This record gives sequence, C-alpha cells and structure tokens, in this order.
Amino acid sequence: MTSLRGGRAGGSSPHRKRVATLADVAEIAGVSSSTASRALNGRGELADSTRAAVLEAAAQLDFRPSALARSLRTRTTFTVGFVVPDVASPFYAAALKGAQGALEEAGYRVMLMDSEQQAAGEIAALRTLLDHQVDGLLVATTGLSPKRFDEVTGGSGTPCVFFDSIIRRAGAGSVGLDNDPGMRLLVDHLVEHGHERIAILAGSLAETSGIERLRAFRKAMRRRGLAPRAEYERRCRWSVESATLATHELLELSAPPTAVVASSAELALGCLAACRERGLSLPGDLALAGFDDPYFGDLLEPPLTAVGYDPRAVGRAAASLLVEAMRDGDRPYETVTVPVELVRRRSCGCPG
Amino acid sequence: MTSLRGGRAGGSSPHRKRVATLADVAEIAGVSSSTASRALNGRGELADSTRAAVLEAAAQLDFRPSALARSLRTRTTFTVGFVVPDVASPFYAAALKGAQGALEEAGYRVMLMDSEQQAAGEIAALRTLLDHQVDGLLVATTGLSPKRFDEVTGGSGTPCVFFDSIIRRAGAGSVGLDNDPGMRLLVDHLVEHGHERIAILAGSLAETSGIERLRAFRKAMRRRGLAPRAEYERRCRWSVESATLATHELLELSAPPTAVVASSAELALGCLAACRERGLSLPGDLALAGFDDPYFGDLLEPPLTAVGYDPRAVGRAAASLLVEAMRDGDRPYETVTVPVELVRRRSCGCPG
DNA sequence: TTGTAAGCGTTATCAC
DNA sequence: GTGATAACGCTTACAA
Repeated sequence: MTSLRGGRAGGSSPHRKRVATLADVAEIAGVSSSTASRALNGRGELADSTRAAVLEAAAQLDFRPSALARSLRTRTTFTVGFVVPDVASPFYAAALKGAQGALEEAGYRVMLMDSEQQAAGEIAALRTLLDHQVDGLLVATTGLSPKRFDEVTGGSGTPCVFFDSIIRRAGAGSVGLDNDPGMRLLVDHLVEHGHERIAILAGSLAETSGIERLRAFRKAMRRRGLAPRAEYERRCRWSVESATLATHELLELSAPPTAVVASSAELALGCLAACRERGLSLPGDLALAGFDDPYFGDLLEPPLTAVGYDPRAVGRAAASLLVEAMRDGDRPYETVTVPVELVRRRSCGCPG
Repeated sequence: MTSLRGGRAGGSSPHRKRVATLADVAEIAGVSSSTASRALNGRGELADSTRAAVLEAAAQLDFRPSALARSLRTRTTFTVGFVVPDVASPFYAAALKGAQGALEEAGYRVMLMDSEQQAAGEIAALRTLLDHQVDGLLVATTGLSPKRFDEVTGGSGTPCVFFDSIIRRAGAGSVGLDNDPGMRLLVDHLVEHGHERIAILAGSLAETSGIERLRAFRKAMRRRGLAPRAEYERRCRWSVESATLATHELLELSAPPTAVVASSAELALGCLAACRERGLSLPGDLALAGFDDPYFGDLLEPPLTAVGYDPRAVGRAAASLLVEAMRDGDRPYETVTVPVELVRRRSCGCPG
C-alpha cells in the first residue's frame, strides 16, 4: 500500500485536487462571486437561469464553502462549546449525547472540552472555546466563582447555559435536577426501612449538585427527626475510588451507619466495591441508595435503588435553552428543572 | 437579575467591550501589525524593546488572537475531528477521553460528532468536519466502504486514523484490539468449563470489530473441535436491547446453548438482562463471557468474566498516530494493536 | 438582476 | 529590525 503513495508532484497526497473555492464556482458559472454566493445561499432575487448555472457549477466542482472564511466574515460559527468535568462519566456522556442531538437539529456543531474536574482546566477550556468564537457555551462547571467566570467570558457576551452545576448570577439560563425532592425520596425511603444511622457519600462541595444534595440530605434527615452526624458525612471527589475509600472509613467507625446514601452513580459504585472487598452483603449488612440511576443499575448486585432521571433530557434541555439564547440575546434568565423519581430495587432492602 | 441587563448602548450585553484585535495591540504599542504579529509569535528577530512593548500592549488589552482568522490564513486549525457511533457507550467515551488527553498535549482541540451507528450519519459528520478544515480525523467507522470514504474525504488529503473499526486501504493508520486472541481466550475458557453448546452474540457485521470477533469465534470453536452452528450465531446491533432480544431467542431454541460469548459490553449486559427477565441464574443456567470489560464489570450479578483492555489506551494510541501523521504527511501506514487479557469472574463458572 | 469593492483578523512576502 | 501590502475565502452594502 505504501506504493500507492508514490506520486509526489505538488503535495503530500497524490489525489489532492485543490479544493474548489467560491471564485472557481463563479468563474465556471460565468458570474461574479457575489452572485454565486447569493445563489448558493438563496439570498436576494436572481434569475432562475443564473441560479441554476451556479448550482450546477458548484455540483460539478463538488464545492464546499469554507466554514472558516464564512465564520470570519459573518461572526457566527454555528459551533457551541461543551465543557464537562469528565466525559467518561455516564451522566455527562449521556448529557452530551442529548445536547448533540438538539444542537445538530438546530444546525450547530459541538466542540468538546474536558475540564478534568479542575478549575484551571475549566478556565483553559473556556478560553480556547472563546478564542474559537463559539456562538454559545454549555457548561457543567466544577465550581468557578462568578467573578472568575466573568473575567474569562465577560468580554465576549457569548451566551452560556449551565447544567448540573451552576454559577450564580451568570449565564443565560440553567438546567438542574430536582435535588431536594430527590434526596428526600432517598432518605424517607431508607427511614421507612427502619434506618436511623444513615450516612452520606457527598460529592465535591465546589459544585452545585454536591452542595445541594448534601444540604437536601441534612434537611430530609431533620424533617424525619434525625440529627445529621458529622462523621456520617463523607465528602468525596466524584470518583469510584474516592467513594470506596470513604465507605471503608465509614465502616470502621465505632458506630457505623446501617445505611448510606450516595450522591452519584460513581459514589454508589464505590460503596458497592468497598462492601465487596469487606465481604459485606447488601442490603443486610448495609443498605444503599443512590442519586443517579445508571443504565446498568438493575444488573448490579444487589440491584441499585436510586433516584433516576433522564440524563439525555438534561443535555437536551440545556441545548434548547442555549439555542434560544443564541437566537435572541435578550431573553430573561431561564431555569429548567428535570424531574426525578425513586426506583426501588434491592439495595435499600426492598424485595428483589 | 434581569435588571442588571439594563444598559443597552452599543450591544446586547452591557459589558461587551469590543474585543481587541491585533491592529489595536499594534497601535498601542506604536508598531505595525506585522511587527506585533511577529512579537506575539516569537518569529523573526526584533528589538527586545519592541517585543516588550507589544507584549505589554497585548496584556493590557487582554488580547486574544482570533483562531478563525489565523486558521484561514495559515490553513491549519489545530482541530481534529472525532467520529464515533455512540458517544454514550462507555468504550467510546473512554476512548474519547484518552484521545482528548493526548491531543490536548499536542496542542489540538477536538470537534466531536456522533454518527448514531449509521453510514449516513458518518458521512455527514465527515463532511462537516472537513468543511471546518480539521487537521486530522479520528474515526471509529460504522463500516463505510473504502470507495465511499474516499469520495467524501479524498480531495482533502486530511490524515485519518481509524480505531476500533477500520476501513481497508484508507487512512494513515489504525489502532485495533487483539480480537482474535481475545475471542480465543473466551472460547477456550468456556470449553475448559465443559461447555460445547456455545453461542455468540455478535455485533454488527458492518464493522471490523463485529466481523473479526465473529470470525475469531468460529475459528476458536473449530480449533476446539466444535462446529459453529448457525442458530447459535446471533447478529445484533450494538445495543443492550438488541442483545436482550437475541438472548431470548437463543433461550427458546429446542437445544439452547449452555454458554454465550458476547461481542461487547452492551451485548453482555443485554444477555444478563434477558436472563434476569426469565428468572435464570448465571452461571448455573447459562454461562456468560464477554469481549469488553466495563469498569463496573466486577459489580454486576454475577460478576462478568470478560476480555479486558484499556479503552483509553485505544484513544491515546490513535491520537498519537494521528499527531505524527499530521506533522509528517508521508509516513507509512502504521497499525497499533492494543493487547487484551482474560479477567475471570463468576459469570463463566469460575469461583467468585 | 448582477457586479464592484470593502472587509472579517490574521500571517507571509518583500521591500526598506 | 520593521513596515506596506497582499492574500486566505467568504458575505454584503452599494452601484449599476
């Protein structure tokens, strides 16, 4: 196959026929490039014959307009930036997929950046995206301060919609989850199973979902007459490993909890892993319920009781909000909340 | 908050200070824009004092060069296109993450497209990416013909590296998995557990991994003196649902298999789900082993025996190959194969 | 209905 | 060393 690459005159690839430009199309069609442009974009009135000629020339040359040149001129890229702490997380991957679909329908492409759960990464991502003149931003922040966020994006006026984790007083809208009711569902359910010593694997408190879920947990506990105990609140990074560690710590307490609530799918998985390492069986030795119902939640051992929601809907909603904001810069701030529901499976103590 | 948006002179956003351009920097520094450009890019020799002045002006204005304009001029975007059948699949999500890391290090950004497991989607994705003049392509093809692929990308000469699924005689390189040895590992192991009636949940045969794994399965069976039976070969789409269905069909055969090999994580999960629906218990009623070890494989019931590998390494390797190809267009075609290993857990019949 | 010309924000070539 | 000037490929007033 290397022999195929033999030809070398003019460029690295033998097949590279200099790609056609608008001027080429115009020339072949025998018109000026402005006319060609109009014909191709359906703007202005032109003679049917002219339009046909241009279209034919374009087809003949397999003309593809340069998105770069067009964007430079029109100051619109039809590209939106998507920033998440971790694309490999099932939640963000699904949200991305949902957003993709909605954006594509509206004619937008997505440029993806992974902040690696770090403020510095997020800032770099935003900078890059703005340098590329994205028309809008979809971000699940790792917890930037409003001030910092403004410093980075302030000048551009690029609309931004937050999802999952929000920056206050910033952006054109946000979509979040029903964190408070969700947590309450979890706690109430565990309490109904007779638990009182309930611990929480909380996520990073730099992020909205981390904070809100922890607060909601405390509130739900109090509402049930249960005092939240500091040693039962375990702050983790949003990773399986981090939760495994935290669960071990919890289980080594002199009065270990009888149930735990995990703030995310990763954290629930970590809890499961820790129990397996210790030879504990759920829900007998420890009951577990999580916020986030991963698509394989049903196939785990034990099947995971969790608060579920449609992660794609989150992405989709955020994308819709953004599209609206991009089309009309002066819309009021809008918030969407995606509903959640309790999925009872065995890990909490419910029958299989 | 709406009240904050009051100011209206000059634009939709009150804060939008017209972003600085190179010309602005040049003016403040008291030099021409060519000099400013050189100073900022460290090209050519210039007086230290001049460089300092330019740098200061740039800092003062918070100057950010327009990636668009630069790309238009230099014909390089430092962007690579990434095309996969389904971003939400854990494998592709992980591969993406791996590629991201490697590309970012080399100074590239990624533009992501989801082909939705369809040739049409893939073609559209490639077109869009090329319209944006990406410098390179990373694609897990859904099975385009070499001809079709060439028609779409041919003119551009843009280097392309395939991963997971390959198009023959196309692209600058590819990274795949050790499909043949992997399948053999799976089949041999099941045979050692005493199975003879082994079925396969094969993926789409339009894709390399689907075909190669099916072929490898047959080969491994024959090597063990077992004749592959047509009714034990079930072709699926790469989805949990599709595999659930196929498993039910398998189980309704008059002589159902005693073991099944799944060609991907999704397919293994589908098999698990079907068994659960039928109240069957693994590995007693049916043994299962899969190609692909999802990160939660250990926490399933039963824990999944599988051929595992590092999905991020796949992305990373593909990205490295691509970076090399982008830097030097005339490198010979290169292939990387990522090794696999058998992870014995309980679903095959091994002790927990 | 169509053409001319200016310009989007850079970098590259060539003088000075 | 530094500055004009001409692209890069497109859109869009403004003229004709």
